[in-house]
Amino acid sequence: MGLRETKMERTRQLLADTAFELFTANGFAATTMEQIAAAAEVGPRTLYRYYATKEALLLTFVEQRLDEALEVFRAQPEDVPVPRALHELIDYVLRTVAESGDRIIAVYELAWRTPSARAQLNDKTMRWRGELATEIARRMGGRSAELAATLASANTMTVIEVSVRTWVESGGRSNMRRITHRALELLRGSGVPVATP
Amino acid sequence: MGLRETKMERTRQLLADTAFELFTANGFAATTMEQIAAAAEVGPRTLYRYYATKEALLLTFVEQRLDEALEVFRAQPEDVPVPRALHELIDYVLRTVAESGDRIIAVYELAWRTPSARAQLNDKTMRWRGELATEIARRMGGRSAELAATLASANTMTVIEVSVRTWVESGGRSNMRRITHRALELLRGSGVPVATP
DNA sequence: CGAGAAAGTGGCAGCCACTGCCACGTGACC
DNA sequence: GGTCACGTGGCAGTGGCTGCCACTTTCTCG
Repeated sequence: MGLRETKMERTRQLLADTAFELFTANGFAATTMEQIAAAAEVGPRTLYRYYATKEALLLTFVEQRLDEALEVFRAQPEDVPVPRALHELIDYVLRTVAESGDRIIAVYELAWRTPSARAQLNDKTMRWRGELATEIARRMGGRSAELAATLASANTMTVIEVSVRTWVESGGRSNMRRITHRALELLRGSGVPVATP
Repeated sequence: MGLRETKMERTRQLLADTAFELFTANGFAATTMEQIAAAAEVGPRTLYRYYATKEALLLTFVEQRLDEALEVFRAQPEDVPVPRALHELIDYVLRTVAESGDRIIAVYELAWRTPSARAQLNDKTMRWRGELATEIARRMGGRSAELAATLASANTMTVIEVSVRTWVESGGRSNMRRITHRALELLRGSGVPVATP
């Protein structure tokens, strides 16, 4: 990696961290892009080259964790069965979320309070779910697996979502894994009602 | 309903319709709020009182259909079992989507192409899913039902989403219900992989 | 190693979504 | 029919975001 790339990576990180501090201190809406740029000692125009929107600046942290989790899934050997690989994925997410602690909580709370940020978070979530679905489909093999894969990834995402949400709402004090286990049991057994004519 | 309310309702509809025509004719980004206001013969300030954001102007059509569907679910007698009520809900959505035809297709295609609109659509979808979940939980009774209800509503929404998406992508020519049936069969049987340690 | 190519930075002008404020006019209610 | 409430719309202003262009820094290749 050249000097150029290294510097840019550092700037990128610095911008996100600076923004995060200003957001938590003054609120998302009350913080202007100009302020963030000034605090990080770059021109506003440069800030926009790193992060296309203000929301991206807040959500990049969550996005990185999500992408890592997908990478963990992809890294599973091909002979690992899908349910096992999914478990590994969920496990990774819960672990990193717990480790990130306060920052995750702060980001989520800011995002949920801010319509535009929440919308972009949901959008990222949905896209991520789609990527996971194609990955599951590939492992399951065959065209006809696409539908099952979509449903599987939706379930997985919902399990993660509900676990993280209750955890964040408890301020990081509740046991995230208890919810996850109960949810997975419901899905494995027939505890979830399905539309029937 | 007084004259005042009637007029406002008409204006509200007129604004959405006018906006829709301009969006399809010139594209979402290329249409300004000022243009919409002018075409509908109201002041820009008034337009903003009816629709807080430009995206809302595009998505109000979808949102109305979604709200109606939720109303259909709520209208089911209390003794109707949840799976049956869910089926009624899905059925209503598929029916109205098919009836709305071109307009639904146009709205979806515009929204998917436009990051901000797609994000707000996803956000609305997620919120709607939450409302459905609390409604299901209420019918299932008991606090412990909340988790199962969340998973059930997520499944329901996914089934709807995937059906509508493939339908829209085929330009309204494919059979929406075939996908729906296959998805529900997968969910009823154990065709969907679930995370297992 | 040095010159030219390639790529990142930042300032300026400008568009447009969106808001607060206030004056005006139109339906509502007694 | 008067007054009161409320919807309308104009104006000024903020701030997110972009295109353009000149400047600087890093890379690359002879």
